[in-house]
Amino acid sequence: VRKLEYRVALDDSDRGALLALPVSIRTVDRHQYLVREFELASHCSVLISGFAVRSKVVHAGRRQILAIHLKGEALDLQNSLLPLADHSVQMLTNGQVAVIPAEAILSLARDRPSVGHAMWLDTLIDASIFREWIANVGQRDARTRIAHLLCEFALRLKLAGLGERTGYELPMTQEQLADATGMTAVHANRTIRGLERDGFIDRAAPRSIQIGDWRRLAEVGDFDSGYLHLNRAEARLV
Amino acid sequence: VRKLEYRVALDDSDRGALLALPVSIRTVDRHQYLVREFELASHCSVLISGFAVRSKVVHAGRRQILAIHLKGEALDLQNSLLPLADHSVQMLTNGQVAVIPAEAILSLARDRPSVGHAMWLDTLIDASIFREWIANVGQRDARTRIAHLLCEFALRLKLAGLGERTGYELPMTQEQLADATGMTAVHANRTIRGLERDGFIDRAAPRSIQIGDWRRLAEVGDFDSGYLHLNRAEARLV
DNA sequence: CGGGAGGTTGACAATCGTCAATCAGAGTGG
DNA sequence: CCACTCTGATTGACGATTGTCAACCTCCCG
Repeated sequence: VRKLEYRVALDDSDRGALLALPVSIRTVDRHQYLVREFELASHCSVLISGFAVRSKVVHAGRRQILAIHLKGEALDLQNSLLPLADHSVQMLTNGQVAVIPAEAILSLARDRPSVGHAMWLDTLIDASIFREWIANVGQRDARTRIAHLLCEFALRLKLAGLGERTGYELPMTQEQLADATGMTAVHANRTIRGLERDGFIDRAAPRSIQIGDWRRLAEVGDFDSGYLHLNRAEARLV
Repeated sequence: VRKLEYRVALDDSDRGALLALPVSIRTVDRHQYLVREFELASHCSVLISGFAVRSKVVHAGRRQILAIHLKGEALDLQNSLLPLADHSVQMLTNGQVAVIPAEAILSLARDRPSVGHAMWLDTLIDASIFREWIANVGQRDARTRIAHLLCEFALRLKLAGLGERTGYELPMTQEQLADATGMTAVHANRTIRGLERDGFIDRAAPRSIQIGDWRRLAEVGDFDSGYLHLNRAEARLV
């Protein structure tokens, strides 16, 4: 499972060091917090199965979802260097995570330049996705925001083997979708229904997204996959 | 100048390696692009003087400012590992940058774990600020967004020796402020005037921000400096 | 069969964007 | 020194988007 850690960077046999990491596998329930904002965090987690989100709450009581994580992704690499958590990490569904002490991550990065390299790259891609999300919630209207997120899901779920570009099971409720796109659940619902009404998506059930014409959805969602920085193998797959 | 590179991490005398980097100092004009979205980038830049912004344009023609950089900050460390630029970097004022080949950065990070460490940390803090900005443009109303940004400026300009927490010269036009907070220039103006009218800030000139009561501005801006991950020395300074 | 979470819809209100006009100040050429 | 021009700031009127409140529905699960 931890193989995915270094999927992009070319590593020799310091895979051994990775596999020798002192991990503990935890089974975690839906809604359970792995890290809480403002708390000290001394561990990093890698998602083995299920879905997780990273979020912040603002003073007005509203919540912003910052990232949605699929199996195989590192959830909080930043805790290896930043002791104070600036956001929460929470499970969206039941699942399993591999918990690794921050010091172990750190010393591994220090002793194995290639691994440090791979983790830095992971952080850089994470940051690129954050940037796209800033643009998404900052400048696009509701329909474009939702369509953009649906496109991102299509590619990432496909890469994780959890769906196809032409359709997938949405791992989130509409309220969570709204929190991710900076709107209210009511408006998210209206927007989704609007996309359905105008033929951009089909939904057999509320959570089942079918994409008839990918190009058309990508266009209305102003979606360009560049910010995901897919490597050649990944780009071929989607 | 490049000392600021490793301000947070404890480095021994691989400062020598840093100083031996093949840099070329460029004088750049206001509005000049250092990197353009969708282009290949083979260099990284560190800002020596002046201000710079990172931005994306969306299909509707609107622009989102993703980050504002002060002297001493690295502008695009991501180009060392991600060849395709996912956003543009542009000067806000005249200034100087140190341009460094991406391979030099990479091999330095590989050969000097402490330096690699410091650059990873820089990326992690960058990402933390991006997350806060997602929450800012996603969940807060116009007044809160502007006040939040003004608070962030107060601390960061103070740390860079360019202002005080009680007042500073705003390095941006209102249109740029609007692009950073996801609103229109007209609305940004109204919001700033509103903050002034209600006594949160004073402005002798349009760009001169005076903060009478920091606590009050921080409260209306829902500002908590945690996301900047200031170290002890920095926290003492502000 | 009851309860609860999530989805859907309508009516209405608040926030924010658009369009357009005006104003102030800096720089420039004559 | 003075028009001239350009950028940026400011304001009003109006319209579009989005939020709020509230009701109801559907489906799953114990």
